[in-house]
Parts: sequence; C-alpha cells; structure tokens
Amino acid sequence: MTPSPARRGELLATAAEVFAAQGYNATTVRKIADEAGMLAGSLYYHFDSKESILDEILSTFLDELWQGYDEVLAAGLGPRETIEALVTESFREIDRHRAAVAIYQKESRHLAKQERFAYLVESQQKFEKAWLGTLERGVAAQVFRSDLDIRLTYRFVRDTVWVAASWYRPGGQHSPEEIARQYLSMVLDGIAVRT
Amino acid sequence: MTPSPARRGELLATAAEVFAAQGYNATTVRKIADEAGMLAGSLYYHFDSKESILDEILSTFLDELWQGYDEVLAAGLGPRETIEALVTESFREIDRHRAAVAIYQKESRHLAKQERFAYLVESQQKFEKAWLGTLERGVAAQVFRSDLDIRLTYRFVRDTVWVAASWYRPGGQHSPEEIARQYLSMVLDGIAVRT
Amino acid sequence: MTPSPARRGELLATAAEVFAAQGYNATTVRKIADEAGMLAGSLYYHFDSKESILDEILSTFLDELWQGYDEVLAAGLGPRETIEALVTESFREIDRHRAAVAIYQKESRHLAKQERFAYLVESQQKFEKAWLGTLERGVAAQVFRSDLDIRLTYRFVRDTVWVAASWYRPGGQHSPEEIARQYLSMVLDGIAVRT
Amino acid sequence: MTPSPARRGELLATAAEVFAAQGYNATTVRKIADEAGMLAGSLYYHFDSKESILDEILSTFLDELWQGYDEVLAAGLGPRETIEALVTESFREIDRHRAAVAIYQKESRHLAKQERFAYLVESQQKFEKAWLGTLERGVAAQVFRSDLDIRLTYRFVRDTVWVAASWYRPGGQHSPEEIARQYLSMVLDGIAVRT
DNA sequence: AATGAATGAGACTTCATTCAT
DNA sequence: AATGAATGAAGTCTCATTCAT
Repeated sequence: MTPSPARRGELLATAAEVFAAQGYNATTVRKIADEAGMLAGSLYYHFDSKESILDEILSTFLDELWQGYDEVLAAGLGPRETIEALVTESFREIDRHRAAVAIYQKESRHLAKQERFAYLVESQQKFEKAWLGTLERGVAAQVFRSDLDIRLTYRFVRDTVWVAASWYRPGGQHSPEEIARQYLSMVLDGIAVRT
Repeated sequence: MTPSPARRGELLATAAEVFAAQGYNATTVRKIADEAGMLAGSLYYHFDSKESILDEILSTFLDELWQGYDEVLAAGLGPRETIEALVTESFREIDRHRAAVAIYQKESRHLAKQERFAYLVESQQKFEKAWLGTLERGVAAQVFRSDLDIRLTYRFVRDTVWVAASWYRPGGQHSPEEIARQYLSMVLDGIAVRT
Repeated sequence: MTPSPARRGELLATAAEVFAAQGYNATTVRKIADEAGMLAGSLYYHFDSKESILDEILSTFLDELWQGYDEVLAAGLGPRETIEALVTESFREIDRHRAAVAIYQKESRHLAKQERFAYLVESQQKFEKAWLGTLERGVAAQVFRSDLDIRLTYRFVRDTVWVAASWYRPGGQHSPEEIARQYLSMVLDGIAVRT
Repeated sequence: MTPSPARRGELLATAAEVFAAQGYNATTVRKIADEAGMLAGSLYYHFDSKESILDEILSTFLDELWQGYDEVLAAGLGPRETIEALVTESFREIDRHRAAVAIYQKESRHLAKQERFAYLVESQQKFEKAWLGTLERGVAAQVFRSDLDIRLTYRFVRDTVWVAASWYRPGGQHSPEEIARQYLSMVLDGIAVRT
C-alpha cells in the first residue's frame, strides 16, 4: 500500500516526463492520466489543476537546485573553483531532474509572465547574480579573460550547461561528473589545440 | 485568386514573432490575426492552416540557412576556418530570422515526428554531418583537441550558437559578426586566462 | 447495518442548512461532508444519494406541516379563525424547519417534475384546496372582501407567509407567534391608517 | 439580416427564459444553445461565459428598474402615492422582465457573495432605503399604521410584490396595472371586510 | 480581401458515486 | 463508521476551421 506522498511523487514524475517530451501545452491531462494508468478526472483527486502539477514540478526542482547552489556559494571558493562547482552541481541536477530542467528551459520564459510563476523570475535573477558575480570576481582576479563582454560570457556559460538537458539521458555512458569535467575543460580552455 | 506575396510575407513575420514569444501550441490563430489587425477567419484567405504557416516559416528559414552553409562548405576552407565561417553565418541567420530560429529550437523536436516536417530531420542530419565532419577533420589535422568526446564537443558548439536566439535582439549593441567573433574566441580558446 | 438515526438526523440538518444557503444544485456532496466533518464518500454509508437526502428533508418537513394543518382544518373554525390558525401554524413551521422551507421555496417547482417528488405536487394541491376553500368560505360569509380576485388573494396570502423563510432567523427578537400576529394584522386590515 | 446587438438580445432573452425555468446552476450551456438553435460552443462567440450571460441579464434588468424607480422617487409624491407608484412600476417591470425577476429572486442571495455581482448588494440597499424611507415618512405623516414593526412591514410589502414573478405570465387576463391595483388594495386596506 | 457567425472536436475540470480497506 | 482513491459522466470553455456575404 503506497502512502499518499509517494503516489503524488510518482504522478509528478510521470507528468514531468510527458511535459518534457511533448511540451506543456501540447500535453493533455488525459495523456498524463493514461501514462499513470488512471482516468483523467482522477488526477484531480491529487492535484488542483494541470497548472498546479507544473508548478509543483518546477518549484520542487528549483528548491533542490538552490539548496545545492547555496551550499557552493557559501563555501568561500575562488572564482574558478566556484564555476567548476556550480557546473558540476548543475549537471548533477540535470541528472536527477532531467524532465524538470527540460520543461524549465522550454516553458519558463512565457510562464514567468504569470503571477503564479513569479518565483521563476526571482530564481533567474539570483542565478544571474551568482554566475555573473563569480565571473566578475574571476576577471578582477585575472583568472578569467578580461577582453570578453562579460554578459556574453555569462550567457555562454549558462546556456552551455543547461541546454545539455535537451539531449542528456540519465544512465548514459558518461556520468554527470564526467560530462561536467569535459564541459568545463572546453569552457575554460577552449577546443583548439594550444600552439 | 493568389493573394499578394507581400501581404503573405508580413503575415508570416507577424506569426513568427508570436510563435516565438508564446510557443506554437499556446499561440491561437486569433492572436496572430489580432496582431495583424484582422479577424481570425481572414487568415484562411492567405493560408491553409495554422500548421502551414509554421511550415512556411521554418522551411523558408532552413532554405536560407542552407544556402549560406552550402556556400561555406563548398569553399574548401580548413577545419578551423570552416567552423569560424559556419558560426559567423549562423549568427547572421539568427540576426535575420530570430523568430524562426527560436521556434525551431523550441518546437523542432516534436514536430519532427510528423510526416509533414520530415525535412527538419533531414536538415538536422545534414547539420550534424557538416559540423561533426569538420570537427573530426580538425582533430585529425591536430587543430582541435583530441582528448575530448567528439560528440560532446559537437553538441557543445552547436547548442552554444543556437541558444543565442533565445536572448538575441536584432539592433543590439553587438553586430552578429562581433558576437560570432567573441563566441568563437571562447569556444576555441576558452574563458580562462592562459598561464 | 442500519446506521444510527441520531447521526442521520444531524447530517440531515447539516445538509438542509447548506442546501438552503447555496441551493441544491450548487451544493456539492463534499461541502455537506466538510460541514459534517467527514469525507464525501462517507455520507454514502448513511444515505443512498444526494437526492435521497433532499427527499428526506422535504418529506419530513411536509409530514410535520400537514400534521399541524390537518389539526387546524379539522377543528371546525370559522374562515377568519382558520386563516389565523394556518398562518400561525405556518410561522411555527418556519421556525422549526427554516432550512427545509427555504429549500422548498426555491426548488419545489422544478423538483415537482420528477416522479420521485410527486408528493410535492400533491401537497401543493391540498394546500391550494385548504387555503382557497377557506377564503371562499370567508367571502361567502362576508368575512372577506368580495371585490378582489380570489386567486390573486390566495397567492398573496400564501406567498406572503412562506417567503418569510428567506429572511427569518430563529431566535430573533420576534417569536413566530408575534410575527404571525403582525402579518395577520397587515393581511387582514392593511397597512393604511383607517379614515 | 439581423445586426449583432439584436442577436445578442435574442440570445439573452432565450437564456433568461431557461435560467428562470430551471435555475441557473441546473441550466447547461448546451440547453441554452439548443433553445437558440445553435451549438454550445457558438454561444462563446457572443458571450464570455455562462456567468457573463447571467450578469448581463441581471444588470440590464436592474438598470431599467432603477430608471423607473428613480423617476418615481424624484417626483415628490406623498408616501402613499409613492408606494402606489413603486408597486405599479414593479409590476410593469415584472411584466417586461419576468424571467430576469424570477432569476433575481432565486439566485441573488448567493450571487451577491461574488465580487462580480456586488451591484446586487448595492441595489438591494438602495431598494431598502427607498421603501423603508417611504414607509417611515408615511408613519410620521400618519398615513400608515404606527403599531406595526416597520421592518416587518417593509419585508411584507417588498415580498408581496416580487414573489408575483414566480407565477405571473405576461399576456394573462390581468394587466400589470390591474394586478398592482388589487395588490395595493390588499396591502393598504387588508382583505377583511370592514366592520 | 476581409467579416461575422457558426461548427465540431476536444480540452480542462467537477462531482456524485463506488468500493476495498 | 469512515477513509482514500478512483470512476465515469457531464459540464464549461477554447479554438482551428468553414463559409456565405
């Protein structure tokens, strides 16, 4: 007999998978229910609405993400080490919450317009502050190049990490840590051979 | 009986803008019509269906993209120069077809399942062949690092370029060529200061 | 297997209150259960259906009402005294069954169409016979005015009494008997000062 | 070819009729559409929602009602004449808007809780002020009896008039003015023969 | 070229009801 | 007696699409 919170969790995972695969709008509540082996109406015993399912998926993910990030940011590491830790943590989150990350990527921009999803905007601002700040510290400390537009660099690093969610499959040949290592190597040192 | 091509073009541009901002599924035909200053039904004088609007936006974009790419690929450049030319050309396309690129990014994966959009799959395959091939040539020629997983590198470079469409605004402070130059600098040489 | 009659009675009272406040159709079985401190499904241990709850509320009320009315009608009073007694009895019923009366007022018309609630029609016919008959006797006996349309008078007196259920609150400053006295005074003698 | 406002008006009248007959909640949007000879979805070309149909029915009715009432109240009549004019005006409104009045009677109490229908509360307050005030003036001027509870009298007169909507059928044997005359006669002078 | 009105399929949601525990 | 979870029918609403004008 599965107790209630476990069932909710299962349903959320199922829903996240479907949202990620088809897009939130293109996903019907019936599709989720089918996947969960129940009727569409039955979902409403567990959740208020389709939107609240989405909400719970995203907020749960962001809560966990920030737990990891905050720990890193509080550790007092140097700029380069901070970037390395954040990227590694990010790939771990992608590993754990692949579906949620994919949804976040695809939907957050237009969801952010809604009152209910205001926390997406907040999160994105904290995000920017953390990364951009670290990069700036690194430039000041002459760890990162100063000849690049810093905002461009920020976007480059940020995108570089998160787009991975669109093709990443948990249980593939590379562990999240290995992918992080290679990504960091490219981002930090480039793909060209040094001459 | 054939409606004026100029009007069609305007309507396609309007539709692309709305699709990019809200997502294809979340965009109603009425929203497009509103934006174009007409009623929803009137769009059907110009187009067969909502889907055919999307189709025309994407295929027009890809046609132009491949015109540029094919020219680059036919020029007989070295691997590094080819990558540089492809990236630059890509940013030019983003500049010209920002909305179409954004739509492509968000929707191509699930559209590709439909017969009608089979060309998206073809294009993506040609794409992979061009980039991956160039990277392999580069590794062989000892221009690019050989210690990295080549598919990871491919995804890294590819995504890194195209996600830019999600934040790029034509007419901003950097020209597409300038952005390309900085991106290339990061991708090729990394963001870390050389020691 | 028969649940306790006391619990049934409480639940019926609770349900009646909610039906009266929100209307039968607008009342969900869950709302009743909430009010009773149980879950919706649990009501079905006590009752067959939502409709049977309504049925029991109304039929219980009408049974009691007719007990009182029949006593009055059997007492062999004169027409004026009969009207006085019926009105007084009516206000006593409103005092005892306020919710049921309010429901009856609002829902009886369309419920009457259903087989199950045929007794509402019967009751209404007996009702009309009792009141209209008494009024006619009164006109014949020159106790009531003969210059008025008798059906209009009937409706006037009937409605005037029962609508009171919509604002009456048990335990207010006037007893049912006092309200009956004032109503009768208005109905019989009018509100204008005699000249 | 019926121009748009006329069509709206027809649909509103149809909807009002159905709402009055079956109750707002028990009325399905499909029933209204059937009655209007269209499909359920088609109603949404003309109206935002089922609720907005109800809103428009009620507010249109109240607007017209208050136009009539305000004229009466501004005429500077004595208390008895004011009551007579208000009652007559009320029966005229019942004649014109029978369905709307019936809906108002049945639904206004619980609708009033919603923000959107706040005007029902306002109207009801103006209503009370107009009638109660007139009655008080009449008592002071010794035109109405002073031995009755004035609020009871107010409810008596108010209910007396409006419940008529529940049985009134336009085009019956009595004109609204004739019904008003008889009601006023009962209310003012009572139904008992004077001795 | 465009409007106004409607269609019809299908979406999300509600809710009375059932039933194993 | 009551819970927790689910069913299934039905309800409101949305939206791409059609078509006479």
